[in-house]
Amino acid sequence: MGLAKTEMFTDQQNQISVFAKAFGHPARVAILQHLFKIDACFCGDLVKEIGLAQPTISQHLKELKYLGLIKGTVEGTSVCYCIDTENWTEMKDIMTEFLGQDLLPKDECC
Amino acid sequence: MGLAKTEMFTDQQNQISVFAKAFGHPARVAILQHLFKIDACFCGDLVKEIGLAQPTISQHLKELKYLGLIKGTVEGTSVCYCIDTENWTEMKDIMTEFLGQDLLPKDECC
DNA sequence: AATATTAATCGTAATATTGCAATGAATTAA
DNA sequence: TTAATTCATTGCAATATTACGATTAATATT
Repeated sequence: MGLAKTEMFTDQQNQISVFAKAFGHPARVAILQHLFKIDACFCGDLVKEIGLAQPTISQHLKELKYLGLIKGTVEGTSVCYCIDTENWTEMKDIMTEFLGQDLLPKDECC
Repeated sequence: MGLAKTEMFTDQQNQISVFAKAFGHPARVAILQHLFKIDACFCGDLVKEIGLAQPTISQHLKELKYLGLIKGTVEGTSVCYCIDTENWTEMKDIMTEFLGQDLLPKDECC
């Protein structure tokens, strides 16, 4: 069906998967890393930096913005993008908890 | 095209996106959480626990196994699945580094 | 006003993902 | 041997994702 049956899962499980999906494309990983490095950035800069077409970058930015991981402010004809640190921290906590599940000592069960 | 242009990105960026994609479906999140909780588990248990059809669970298990996050051992007619702790830790380090990028103090740039 | 710049949106093609019924393979139980 | 159990695989339908050319919208510059 191509459609996840989200109603079968907990809010936490769905939330983890939604954030993870945001990182599920190398272009979005690259965008986020660049925003961390540069601290503020225009769409055109990312087009040059990454090498994908402008509509493609714009689409990836839209997704990241929709999830709240970045925010964009209009500056003349440009839009300045940067990390939304508050939401990033919140997301990080959720993901870190998932990744840090205790590994039981007798893990070599099979 | 529906196809990521992986050659434009670093190995690290691609690696992050591949792991993230594994967590990009709530069923796989649920499977991993259950394996952490139960420590060892048969496919049939997960079918009951999660509620998706057996072929669907089997497919998700296959992906997680392909990435090395879990391993499965045949036990009679069953297959016992569990977390591959070594690879999990390796993945965790990669993801944690990405998530933990330093947030510069003057973050409210826009 | 006319033009340039920047980025979003639309439309579309190609590919990937999700889900399951049906089937198959391997082992165990009777 | 036959039947039952467990899981993988196949094949298919529905939907999602990725990418980009063309266009549009908004502002800035001349």
